[in-house]
Amino acid sequence: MNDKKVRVRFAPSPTGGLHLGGVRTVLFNYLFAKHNGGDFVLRIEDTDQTRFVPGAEEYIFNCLQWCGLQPDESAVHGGPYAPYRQSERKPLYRQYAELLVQQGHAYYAFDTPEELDEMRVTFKTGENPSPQYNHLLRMRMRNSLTLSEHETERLLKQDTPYVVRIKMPQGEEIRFTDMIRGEVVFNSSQTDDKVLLKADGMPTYHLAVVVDDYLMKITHAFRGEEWLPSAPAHILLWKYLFGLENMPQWAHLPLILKPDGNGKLSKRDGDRLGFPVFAMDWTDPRTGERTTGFKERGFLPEAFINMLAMLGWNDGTGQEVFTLNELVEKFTMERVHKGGAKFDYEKAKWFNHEWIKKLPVQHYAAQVKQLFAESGITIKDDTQFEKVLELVKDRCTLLPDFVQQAGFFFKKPTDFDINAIKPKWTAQKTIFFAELIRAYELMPLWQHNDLEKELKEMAAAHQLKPGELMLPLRIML
RNA sequence: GGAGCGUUGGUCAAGGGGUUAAGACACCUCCCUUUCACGGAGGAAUCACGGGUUCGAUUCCCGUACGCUCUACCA
Repeated sequence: MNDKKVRVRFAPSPTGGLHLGGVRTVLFNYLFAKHNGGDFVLRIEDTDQTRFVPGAEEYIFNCLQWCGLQPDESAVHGGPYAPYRQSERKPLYRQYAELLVQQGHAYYAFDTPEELDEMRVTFKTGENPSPQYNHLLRMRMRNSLTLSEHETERLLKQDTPYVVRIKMPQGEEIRFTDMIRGEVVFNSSQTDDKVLLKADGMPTYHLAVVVDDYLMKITHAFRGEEWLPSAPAHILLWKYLFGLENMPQWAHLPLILKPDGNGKLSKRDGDRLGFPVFAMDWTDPRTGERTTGFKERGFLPEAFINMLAMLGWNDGTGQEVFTLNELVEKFTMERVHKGGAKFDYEKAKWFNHEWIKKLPVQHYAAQVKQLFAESGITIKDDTQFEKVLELVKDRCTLLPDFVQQAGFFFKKPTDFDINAIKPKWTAQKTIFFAELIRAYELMPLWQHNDLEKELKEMAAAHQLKPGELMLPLRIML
């Protein structure tokens, strides 16, 4: 089992923007796989047709690409276990559901949505506000356990809508070892008879995840902590269908929490507090509502990934700035925290600042140039442009900051009211400024001969101090 | 309500039976700077609570509190 090639997967539903937490789940999957020389699979879990959002799948690919977390196998890359879209795998699942029924581990349920609602209200008490379809109630519902064999046959033949539910055993201890949390124990009576196969013939997540993890030879399954309560059902499915010895090793990742208060970070928190939550811009095709992402906000992917990695993991040395390769090299599940971490936007920006300083400006010059263009400043000389970016990068936290910090250099004299600023200059400042533009050959940007002449004269009249070249720049900006 | 999971400064966190309990972000003070930033030097601030075990618990055990997640024909 240990000699098997490591294979992990990220399995999002294409329902909208890709959330911070989702990207971190991808990251940890990716880091673990690459650290162990394994494969990272992207599987699309589009089994809920009612929630399907066109464009969301492509959007997810784009996000992963921007982050530099390329899957080895996916619906677009292809791979030996295709298809990677669950809707295209639909015919695969039914046989497993039927097998479970034959084994007596599952049953057909004919209850209509209305009947289920009714059950939930009639059995609702103060003690039990949310009654479950479980060992206590299943014998009072309409299913192949309560109906005669003949009646069940008849219903099936008449194409009566039905679902297949798992028959959770009573009082059985279900335990497994979570790579992050250690041994976790559940009593099987606590878990409800989850629907495995829906009335439309699509599997639910619970069936699809174990079938596909098996078929795709997944060795390690990492997902958010919110899945922990349904793990017992998945373990049982593994036991009934494919054998526990083939089951992947689980790790339930801690949640990313909202900065204020408690609870899972949501898109809503970002809107409310003024920071992005999605990796990239997402436009809801239904409402047309646009939500800005980290990318468009001016984050570098290196910083975004770095920041996410430090939310729930560290290497124990105090190092905080890591390249993707360093993360791959150092990442281990053992050092992932159990507790959730509150998202801190200020710290996220700090990471970006570090990466802007660390990376050569060539890495992001094109993107900054685009930002300049958007604010009406056209860059003609790229070499000079990069020189200027180099001068001001220490002052920039987000990419758009460059426009504010360096836009000055590229404004035409007509846009730039030199007379409004001049009175504030001392002779000393002017000198330094003159020296600065000479040193960096920035004067041509201005195309302003009078100014140049004036500055040169003033500079000549005083002694220059080349060591303090940055002074006038700081004054001007 | 039930089940599961969690709990080191405001936040991210290292550590782990005996330490001055790292470091980072944020905050405050000072320096630098005729603005704003950047940078530099300092500062304040923490082991949820109660019992054990122990010579000694932040660290190990048990409770309690609090928080979170789940409790859909959503994932």
